[in-house]
Amino acid sequence: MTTSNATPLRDTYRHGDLRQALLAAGLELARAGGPAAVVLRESTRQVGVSPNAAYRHFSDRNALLTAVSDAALGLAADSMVREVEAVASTEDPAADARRRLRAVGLGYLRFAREEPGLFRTAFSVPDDLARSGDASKAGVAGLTPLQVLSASLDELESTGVLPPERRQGAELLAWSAVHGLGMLVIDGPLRGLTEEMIDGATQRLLDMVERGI
Amino acid sequence: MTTSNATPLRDTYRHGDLRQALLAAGLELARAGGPAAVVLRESTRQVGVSPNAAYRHFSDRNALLTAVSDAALGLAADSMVREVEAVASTEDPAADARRRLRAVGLGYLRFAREEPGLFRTAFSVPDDLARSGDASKAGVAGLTPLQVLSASLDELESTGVLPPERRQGAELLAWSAVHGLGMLVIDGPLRGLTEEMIDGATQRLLDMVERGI
DNA sequence: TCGGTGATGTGTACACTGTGAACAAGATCA
DNA sequence: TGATCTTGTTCACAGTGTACACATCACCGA
Repeated sequence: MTTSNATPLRDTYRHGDLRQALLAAGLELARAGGPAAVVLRESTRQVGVSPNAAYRHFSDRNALLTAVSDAALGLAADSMVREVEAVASTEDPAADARRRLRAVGLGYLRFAREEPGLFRTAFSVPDDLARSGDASKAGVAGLTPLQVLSASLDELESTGVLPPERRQGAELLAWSAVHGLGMLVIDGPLRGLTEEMIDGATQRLLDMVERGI
Repeated sequence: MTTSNATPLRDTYRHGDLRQALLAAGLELARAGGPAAVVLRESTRQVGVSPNAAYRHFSDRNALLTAVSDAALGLAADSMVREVEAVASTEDPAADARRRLRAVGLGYLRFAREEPGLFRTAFSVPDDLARSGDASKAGVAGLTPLQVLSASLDELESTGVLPPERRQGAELLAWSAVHGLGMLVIDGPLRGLTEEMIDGATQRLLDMVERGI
């Protein structure tokens, strides 16, 4: 039984769970400095292991970055789920569904604003639809951001708010709007806006989505 | 009179217009590989100059990247302007204004799809509203992307399509939606969609903006 | 119990990057 | 013409990703 030592100095030759430790270190680097900051050697340094040890668990720096990016997506999903769960159900399922869709967007944008480094990292690795449901990108609830959004849109359809002919591809519209705002706010031209302005913009954007979806 | 030599081998000690040459080289690198590909040493190599010569014109690699990013924004503006100018005026100014706003979005998205490397580079450098009108970010028409969009929204308002109380901050909504789609399409989860699907998504997105702005 | 073996971490090495400091070449101007 | 300022070069160094050979050790079958 290896006494798990938090300090960089290990007493055992084997680390125990190096992969996980490197991922955690990479995640912290990403949190602080975005994708460019997740540097392989620094991760190993923080874990207290030689640089090349990383190659036993990640083929590449890029593989590490991808793992960090996936983890960040999971955290984004968590933020969305938290916001959705904060919406109390009433006896008006249609209004609830609307509120929950807004909550999905709010959770996404909250994550972008509270964790810009992770947000940028989450979208720094090329992805595609086929892999967007991959479990490695899921949060604690087991859902990826896309799945959280899709579930919300399903509810919107089943409560009759969203006509079936508009359901298909609706993710795309909602996601684009919210993602764009997130990007523009954290390092695009919309940076430096006050909290109030961003909040206002967020509400207007969600109005637009609700009306235009 | 220096015979301008296109080959890396110069015969004069001075280059003539090194800053511009480095910028052009950087732009090509960005075109091919995005922001990460604009590496200082490679730019100097292509120009046929020693690595440190770059420091006479750019304080930093980041300064070079910023210049490249600004140039890319200018090209984006050009793409938008081209699309707008392709819209012929009719005797229905309101309908024209609508079509031109769509054209602005189309030009933006066309640029994202045709020049993904430049598009990513354009938004890889933190910016803010105060600097979004900077002339260094303007295209040949002298307008920055934000200014092209604003002009289009002004027209929409003056033709009565957009109620004045909705004019303020409308840039933000339109830009967010279109920017988000661009990002998601070139390396987000929406990558790998067919041309038709992207075209369809683009139209639906522009519908949403038009309705929800 | 013990030696073999495969997995995991280490050491050495190399190419490449950004960048500082001293130096060189040549334009410019008194 | 000679001093000076600008622009490019050379040398140097730290930091990065990564290949390759080696060391250590957990585990497993004899």
